[in-house]
Parts: sequence; C-alpha cells; structure tokens
Amino acid sequence: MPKSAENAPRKKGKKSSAPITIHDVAERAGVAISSISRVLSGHPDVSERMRIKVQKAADELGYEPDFFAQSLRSGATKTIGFIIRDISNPFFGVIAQCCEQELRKAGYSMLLMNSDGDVATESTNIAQLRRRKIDGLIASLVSEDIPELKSTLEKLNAPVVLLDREVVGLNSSAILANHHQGVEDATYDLITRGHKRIAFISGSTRVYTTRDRLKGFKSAFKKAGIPYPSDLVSLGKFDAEFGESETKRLFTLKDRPTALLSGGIGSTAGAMRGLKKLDLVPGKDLAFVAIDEWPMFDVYGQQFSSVYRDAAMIGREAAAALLEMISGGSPRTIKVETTYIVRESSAGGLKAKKK
Amino acid sequence: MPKSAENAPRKKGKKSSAPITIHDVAERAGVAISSISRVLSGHPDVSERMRIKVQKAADELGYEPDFFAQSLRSGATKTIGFIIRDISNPFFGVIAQCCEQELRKAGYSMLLMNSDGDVATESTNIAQLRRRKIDGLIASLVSEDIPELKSTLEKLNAPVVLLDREVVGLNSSAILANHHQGVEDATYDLITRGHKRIAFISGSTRVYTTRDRLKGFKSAFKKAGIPYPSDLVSLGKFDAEFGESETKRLFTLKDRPTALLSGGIGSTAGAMRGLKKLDLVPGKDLAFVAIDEWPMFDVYGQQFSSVYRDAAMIGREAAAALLEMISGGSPRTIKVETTYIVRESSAGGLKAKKK
DNA sequence: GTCGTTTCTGGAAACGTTTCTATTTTATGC
DNA sequence: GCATAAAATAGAAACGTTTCCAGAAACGAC
Repeated sequence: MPKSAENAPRKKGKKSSAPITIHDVAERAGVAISSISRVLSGHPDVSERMRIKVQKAADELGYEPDFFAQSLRSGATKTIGFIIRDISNPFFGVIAQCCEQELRKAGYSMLLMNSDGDVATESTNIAQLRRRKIDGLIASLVSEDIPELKSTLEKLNAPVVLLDREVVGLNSSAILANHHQGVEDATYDLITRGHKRIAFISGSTRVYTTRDRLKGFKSAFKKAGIPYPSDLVSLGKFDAEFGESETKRLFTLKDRPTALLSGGIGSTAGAMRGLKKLDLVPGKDLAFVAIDEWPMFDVYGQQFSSVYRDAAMIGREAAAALLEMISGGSPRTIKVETTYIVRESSAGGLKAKKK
Repeated sequence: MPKSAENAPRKKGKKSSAPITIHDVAERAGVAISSISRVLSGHPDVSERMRIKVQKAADELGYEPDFFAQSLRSGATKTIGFIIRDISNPFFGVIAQCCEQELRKAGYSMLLMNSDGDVATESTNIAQLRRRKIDGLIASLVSEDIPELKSTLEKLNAPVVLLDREVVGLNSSAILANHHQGVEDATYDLITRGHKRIAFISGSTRVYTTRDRLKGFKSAFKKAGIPYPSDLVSLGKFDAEFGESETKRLFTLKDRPTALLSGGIGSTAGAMRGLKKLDLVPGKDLAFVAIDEWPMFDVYGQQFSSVYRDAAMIGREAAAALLEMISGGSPRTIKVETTYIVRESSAGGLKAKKK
C-alpha cells in the first residue's frame, strides 16, 4: 500500500533529530527549492507573494541553511584565517579580539591558528587554511623571506592582510606601525638625559618591525651627532628567552650600557627577568624603555616608560582592510603611529657612570 | 575516436587556476573516484597495487581534497568552536593558545569567538557555530542560568567542554578549578596575620568560579572562628570597571577593610586602579592578594601575592577532554588545583588599624 | 487577439566529496 | 575445475545548497 515510501528515502519518523533542509521548506511552502534559495538570499526577481509565503514557511520550521552546502556551492566560506605567533601574548590578544569583533559584525568567523613562532608550523597552517577555502587571511608572520612564502600565500587565492610585515612582490594589504618615530623619540630622550651607551634588544632584522625600530634607534644617534653603539644592539628573536640572555650578556659587559630599550612584550619580559637576576633596578641602576605595552599596562607597569602603539586600532584596521579587499577593493598599506610615553623608568643609570 | 570528450564537460584548457579534484586524480590513475576516496581515507578494502597507483597520481597532481565537500558528505567538520568572554584577557589567551595547539595536533581547527561578556552575543555565537556544524565546543560562558542555554547547547549536537562552569542537567565535560582551596589558604593567611576586615571582590554568583571562591573565603573565617565580613563582599562582574568602583567604595567606608582579595584578572586590574586613585599602596596600606595570574606575572607583578591556577594545563585538559568525547568517550569533570603564592603584598594594612 | 517584453517560477545541473550497492576479480577448499 | 566465499573495484546515489536555463504568467502595444 504505502508505495510512496519507496520513493521517499527521507525518513519521516524522526521529528526533531533530522535537521530541516531547504526541501522541507519548499514542501511546506508548496514551491520549488530554487525559489526558497532566491528569497532567502535576497535575489531581486521574487514576487512579494512568494517572499511572504517562503519566509513564513522558513520561520515556522526554524530553517537554517546548511553552511557547508552553501559554501560548497557558492565558494564563499565567510571564514577568515588568523595566524599569529602566540595568542597568549596579550598584545596579539587585543588585536585578535578587536579584529574578531569587526569580522563578526560583517558576518565572518575567525579561524585562529598559532604558529608558535615556527616557520614550518606557519606553513602547515597556511596549507590547512587553503584547504578550508578561507575568504581572507590576517597574519603576523614569523619571517618575511621564507623561500616559498610568497607563492604559498598567493596559492591561497584570497586577500591577505599582513600585520607589521612586508613581503616583497606580494599583492597584499599591510598594517605597519610607524616604529621608528617612537623609538627615535625614546632614544633621543635618553641621549638628551646624558646616555651614550644605550642597549637595544629586538627580533630579527628579517621582519619589518625590527628594521623600522632599528632605523629609529640609529637616527636618534645621528640627530644627536654621536656615534651609535653597534656593540649594544642585539637582534635575534622576540621571545623572552632571548631577551633575558641578551640582557644578562649586555649588562655584564665591561663597559656596560646605562640604558635599555627592549623590543616587544616577550623581549621586555625577558629583559626584566634578566635585570632582576643582575639586581639592577630600572629607573635607578639603568634607564629603561619598553617597546609595546599590553592591556592594563597603566596598572601593572606603572613605572615603565614605553613606546606605545594601539593594538585595538591595529585589529580594527586589519579587519577593515580585509573586508574592503573581499568586496573588491585594492590592497593598501596603513600606517599606525607610535608614541613615546615617559614614565619613571626613563630616569636612572647615570650615577653609575664615572665622570 | 575520443568520444569520451563528450562526457567530459570539465574544461581542460585551464592549467593551474582550476583546482584539482578527485575526478582528475581518478582519470590520471585510470580508476574510479570511489577508489581514490578509499585509498586516501585509509579504507581497508584496497589492494596494494591500487594504493600505490592512486597515491602516485595524487602526489603528482598535488591533490588536496576539498574541505567543504568532505564535510558536507561525511558530516565531520574537524572544527572546534571556542567561545570566550575576551581573548585579550591574557589568562584566556594562554588557555586558547595551549588548547589550539592540542587540537591542531589532532587535526582540528579552532573557530574563535568572543562573547564580550554579553549573553546575547554568546547565544548568537552558539547559533552560528551550530550552523557551521562544529565537531565540538569549548566555552567559558557568561552565566550558567540563562533560560535557553541548556537547550541551545544541546541543539549543537556536539560534545561540549565548559571552562569553570556548571550547567545543571547538561551532559558535558567541565574543567573546574579548585578555587576554594587557594582562596581559603590566602584568606586564612591574612586572618592569621591579624586581619579581620578583609574585602572580597569577584564576579556574579551565577557562575561556579565565584561560588567556589566565596566558599573558600567563608570557610577560612569559619576555620578561624571569627565572623565573616559580609559587608565587604562584593560580587557582580569580572571586569575592571566593577573592580575599580567597588574598590573605591569599599576602601572609603567608615570602617574600611585592611585587606583585599580580587577575583580574576580584570577585577585585579580594576582594584589596582582604584587603590592607586585612593593613594593606597598594596603591601603597605593594605594587604592584597590577586586571584589569577597571567603570563609573566613573575616579572610584571613581582610584589603581588596570588591565588594561582595553571592556565596552560586548563587549555590542554579542555582539548583532551573534548577529543575524548569526540571519539566516543563520556563526559567527565576535571579538577584543577589552585595555590596560594605569598609575595610582598600579603603584608601591610595593619598599622593603619587602631589597636 | 496576437505578438513581443518583462517578471517570475520550476526543474535540473552543478559543487566535490563519501558511502552504499552491485559487480567483477581473486582466493579457497574440495 | 567448480562452487563458494572473500576481496577489490566501479558506478551511482546521496549530502544541501546555488545558479543556470527554459518556460509560464503578466503586461503593454499594436
């Protein structure tokens, strides 16, 4: 008798467990599935009567289009990849937070991946994101000159926004901080206070961040007309281990520095550990300026001078630039200012000098 | 002769631009597409000869299965939702970082969403994740007793791991910190030092975190046999604004507290701002214990006593518990210890008391 | 009333997989 | 060498959408 069952592989017994598809809505509204799709995606060629009928059926059933079916067919995934070295770094945390907020407003979701500062992991992550057909990528890359990097990013076939990085020849947007301005101001202030032996610790010169900071460091000395202490410049990694060991090394030199600039949050943390172990107090035994702050720095790091940049703005700008590219805009480079903020730790260090 | 071309609408002209599909591999290997799928997904019923042939063709073409097609068909998305109040909070940052690392190792990607501490945003996020058919969810919820919360989570149809939350009746795993132990130890230490008027600021009692901390706070007074200062307990929100305003209120009371415990990173930041504005110095004008640390606290917060819990471990355990459930394991509750760490700020506050 | 336009709608073909079923091949036991 | 079972393969039907195409209805103009 129920021969129709033969043609209906869709099980009807289950009630709430089987998800509602576009077919169910079509059946309920008594129209074709293509019409459902048209109404729900706001296609112009739809009569008012149809629109109401479909909307009603969809609402009554609580229909939610399947994300994967949509993506498979349309190609758009509404997903943005976000690759960062380490999300536990609170500076990146703020960027991620603000960025995600903006993307979410625009209907996009964020796929978060840590590269752990490792080139191989980074490249695996990018490959993974390609397979996931992301609509765009925001990334703070480990390095700029990795052989396959450019082509790997191009193969993504999606717009890219780089955070504080310059990959030559890559047609991407970038949010670049104007590091040299803040660092120059800070360095020049220290020189004005009488320092000559100023140490500078930061990451590798293979990334824009370090190069631009170094530029500011050097130009301050130039401006002051005194030689720049190349033996006190230590560039390698952004992490705390490097910061600590280099601080220890530099501050046990025979002709030890009287001031220190540390580049980045990790670096600063390491530097402070190192100083503590050497029993040197910032603001007293040496002048100290941290490059980059993190949320609540005003509270936790009250005494520390800094070169500040606005992480929240970086996150927002990155999202904005990416969304713009997704909707057809062309890549652009956005500069973000940095500011030297003077606090107690800018003082100190000079009494130790023999006059 | 090449009649087969008739059946091949697939354009052959394009070279690198058209992505390689399973059909291309099948054609190259001269086998059916189902065989490709079987080989690549490690199906047992495959001959060695076939395996080699397919692998070779796939490698040569650089074939990468389309993620969405796989998910659509198989139902598994290899994607984990991660909902957190605020990723810029470094405590959450560490959890997210470690968690993502573990998930990535197991082949899963993390979809990050901030709820901004807002119930409506949180529920929108969960809905979004449902549409994306995530394989699992790790969440630090805003509150536990939102009317539709339980059913919303159940509708996800995926295993859930809650961070420091208890949703009654929900069949989920949970990573719960043993807050009361650390808080009791800290409070008792303060009492032992002579404090009676100890203030306690934390979030709402609608979440486990606060309830368990309060339990420890109360039990310390009970243990000491002195009455518990209910007028100094302020429970509301975890954010800095609340922490600051409540600190100001409590420390301008007529019979003002001599010690303060602040619950959570945001709260601690607010408390410290408040104290600064009142010109009260922790460790001198009052005894102070921060609940929760963040990365590099040993450096930046050297002087602050704390109730510590291991964020990295929480992240790892959350990932492990979720993966376990995904592969069929049953939900479980994991307890994470907290430790009272005594530093300079535990002293102070008592000289101000009239004897 | 007929003929073009336009507007709307239904049907069906994608999208790129996995998985079910049926069929062919190979192995096994006598 | 034959029947039977087991292993391996091919073919086709999903999965749930969007989008192309063709045809139907509606609308004027003649």
